[in-house]
Amino acid sequence: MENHPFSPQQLKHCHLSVLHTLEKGTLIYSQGEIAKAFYFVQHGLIGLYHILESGKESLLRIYHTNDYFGFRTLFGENRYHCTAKVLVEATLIHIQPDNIQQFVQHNPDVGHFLLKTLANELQDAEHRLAKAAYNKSLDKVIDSIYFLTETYPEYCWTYREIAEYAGCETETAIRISKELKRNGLLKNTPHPSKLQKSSV
Amino acid sequence: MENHPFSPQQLKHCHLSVLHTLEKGTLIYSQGEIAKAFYFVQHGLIGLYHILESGKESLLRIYHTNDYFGFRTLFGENRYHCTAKVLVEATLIHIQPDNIQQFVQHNPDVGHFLLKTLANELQDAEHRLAKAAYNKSLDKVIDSIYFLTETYPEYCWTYREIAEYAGCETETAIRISKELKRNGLLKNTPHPSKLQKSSV
DNA sequence: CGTTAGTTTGAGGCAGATCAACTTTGGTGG
DNA sequence: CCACCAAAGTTGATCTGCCTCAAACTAACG
Repeated sequence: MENHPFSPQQLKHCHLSVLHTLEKGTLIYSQGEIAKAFYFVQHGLIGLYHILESGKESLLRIYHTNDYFGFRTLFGENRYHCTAKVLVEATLIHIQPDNIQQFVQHNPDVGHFLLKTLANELQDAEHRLAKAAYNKSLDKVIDSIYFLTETYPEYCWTYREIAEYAGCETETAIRISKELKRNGLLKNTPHPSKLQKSSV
Repeated sequence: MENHPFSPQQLKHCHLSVLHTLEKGTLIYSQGEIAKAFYFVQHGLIGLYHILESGKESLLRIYHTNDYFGFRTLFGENRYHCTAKVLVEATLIHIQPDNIQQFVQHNPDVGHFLLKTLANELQDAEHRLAKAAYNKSLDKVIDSIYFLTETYPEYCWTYREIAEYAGCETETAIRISKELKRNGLLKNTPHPSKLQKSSV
């Protein structure tokens, strides 16, 4: 998130490799796989999904240029609890630490940065958890559209993705958006997937 | 969580103070306060709540003997996003690092342990988030009762707390529990707050 | 013994899931 | 360039889980 104080090239005690121009839909890793490495986004857009036994997918996090992701697993359980998927053609750097303890000690800035990122992600997740329990879909869809289109305006979010991020069904996201447009709270656009927020 | 590899007394570059026998209901810190310190539980039980604008409270995390809590804030945003409340009379150690960077560098074991804890908490939160979106209250209440009574059997969880953890209304938690008892999936106990899981 | 907090049960209503059908868009291959 | 297909969008009609409100009961406590 934000300006990163370093690039992967500066990292010590790890092996780097580049994954060039991965096309939309490519799976970087899958939920349940044993974690051996984490990633840096040179360009493109990555979505992290969590899939329930029922098959329902939640869109939990999104990463773009200059973000690191997939490192949570290195410090906790050694299996990814999310599936990482390419949303926009991306080039990633695959970072495989020789030894995690050592890696963190020899890259203190990175360690601190990842820790900070983790802390903020936890705050976000728990805030969304509280909202999921007690807020209506209206609130959640508004929040989601706002967040997704403001933070990642380079991408045309589908209603399916908005719903998966908000935690409701696609039809619900569509109906609510339609209602918002009627009230002028959402710009009415000819192409449905090219949503633009106006206010809030 | 689990066996902690060290006690607060071993910590360097910080100031320790003991909070003796805090009684049930005491607020350790409140959501929105600026974070200056974190805590270690010598004994007792602490609940972390997140409160929405609407006033609805979610029970997000619970800590007991030998757990550290309240440290997320030191690494991310500098305000607590939860309110910490005493559930069972507790004695805590208040740990105030002189300087966080320095603190982590001079207590690498602790740093790594907190990192690991944070990583696991994020996994848990995101799994709950996915469930919150797509599972029925039945599943969520069963999960919650199981988790709460198995992990913290020393405490008689109220239906209100079970509901706040599950993310539903108290009435719903009660009705579901009643149904579970009828089906023999939950031990039928005279005193409602002394729930005991039998199977699953 | 009144007050407060949690429990319990009932009735009513609605948000949103579910199911189904049809349209639109975009991409691929012949 | 057109035919075809997959994926997303759209809309309508149910159906139901559970929230909401209300009221009464029990237990603990100063």
